Amino acid sequence: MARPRAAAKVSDPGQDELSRKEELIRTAVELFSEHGFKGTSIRDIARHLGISVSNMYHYFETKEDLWLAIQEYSVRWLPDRLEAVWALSADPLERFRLLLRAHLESSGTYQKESRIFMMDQDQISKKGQGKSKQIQKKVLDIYLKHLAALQQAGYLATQQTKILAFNILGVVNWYLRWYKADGPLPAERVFDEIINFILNGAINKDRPTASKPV
Amino acid sequence: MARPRAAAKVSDPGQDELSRKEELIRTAVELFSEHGFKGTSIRDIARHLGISVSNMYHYFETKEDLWLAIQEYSVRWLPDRLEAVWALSADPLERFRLLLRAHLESSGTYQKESRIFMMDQDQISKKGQGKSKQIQKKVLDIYLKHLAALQQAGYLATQQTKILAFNILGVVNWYLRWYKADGPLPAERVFDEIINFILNGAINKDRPTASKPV
DNA sequence: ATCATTATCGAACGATCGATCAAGTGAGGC
DNA sequence: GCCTCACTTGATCGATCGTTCGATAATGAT
Repeated sequence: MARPRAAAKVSDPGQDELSRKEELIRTAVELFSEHGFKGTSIRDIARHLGISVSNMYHYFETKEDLWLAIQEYSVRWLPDRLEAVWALSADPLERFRLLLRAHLESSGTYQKESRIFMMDQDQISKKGQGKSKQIQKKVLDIYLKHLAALQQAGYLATQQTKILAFNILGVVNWYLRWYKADGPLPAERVFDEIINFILNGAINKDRPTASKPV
Repeated sequence: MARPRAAAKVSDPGQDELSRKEELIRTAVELFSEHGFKGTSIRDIARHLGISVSNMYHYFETKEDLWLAIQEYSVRWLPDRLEAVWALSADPLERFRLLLRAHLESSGTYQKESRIFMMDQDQISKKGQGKSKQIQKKVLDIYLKHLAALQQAGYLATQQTKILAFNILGVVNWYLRWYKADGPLPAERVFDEIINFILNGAINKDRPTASKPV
């Protein structure tokens, strides 16, 4: 029995035009982000959608392909998006501020997806695992590039740019865990708080070789 | 066949006095921290130790009991240890510095164990899951208490102490992920870097209601 | 109306999971 | 020597895992 048009959800007779493939991905994101890859069976996914397990295999060859499809439309583009920030400004500090905001906004848009790919354990087979690590490595390199520019301009409070990068990424990535969209503060205010914390932590208060005052 | 005395590892005929129970815990920590709870089967653990699966059930009633035993000797004491810092100093800033160092040292001592219990997904049954969340909640409350004291003394750069607490915990917890003991810097130097970053990020540069100058 | 194509299902496969059981083994006390 | 008890094993259980298969129902083009 192929369904007439699309979803035809019980509670939404309107223009809910989600394809099965999209429904599968959406449900998988929900369950993967909550119980992990190994903790979510394809039977769980199928049950939540009210379809059969074999139906899923009509859209994805394996369970891992479903995982990779999620990665494909979400976090895969993060490095490119962050890389593009570099050209937006010539001032290292302002440029870095844009990087942080772009990172927070991108991660926030795909919060659950990002959380999935930050589960560090190699629950996935070699292919998916390598891809995740590769993306994280690219993001780290982008941060190191920005920090090197900041250091050269005398902005940084420390010489250990690698540790600094890890600290910053810790703040940015941790935000994916605790942030709830229904909180009291709008996302923009939260972003400002996080960015100010990071900049205060990284930037030298009294820049010795200052090239641009506040 | 009960083994003669203790481990009697092939490569270590010395005083290697690890009990089976300790061996099981040690191996479980290694595998859990690498592949997660669901990603590690009791057969994996038994195979790594060269024993039978049923042998493990002589020391632990269930797989989850093994997980809880790890929690019992490692992260379970973290809240108490951090709570004890409060009495060590009356100065909010110095006290907070001690808190950060105690947290980093405690987590670092049980790095792999701490990583296990930070895997946020509820891979575990209700009991273990609740315990982990409960510990994390306690730690958060301790930080909020310190931050409230800092705020009252005019030290803080922001009013949003909850977001600030999340940011700080992000840095501290993230360190468990990237730190390798065989790095170029000694642990103490790494701690200093992290603590300075956090303090710079949290503390107001020009305290308005200052009660204690640098 | 016909027919190829797409979408969907129930049943089943072999593998692995956590857990159980009855049976053995050896060390130490008597 | 014997008995007890802690330790260890291989075989096995039922459940669940990811995956496959053959059949069937609906769709769209002609």
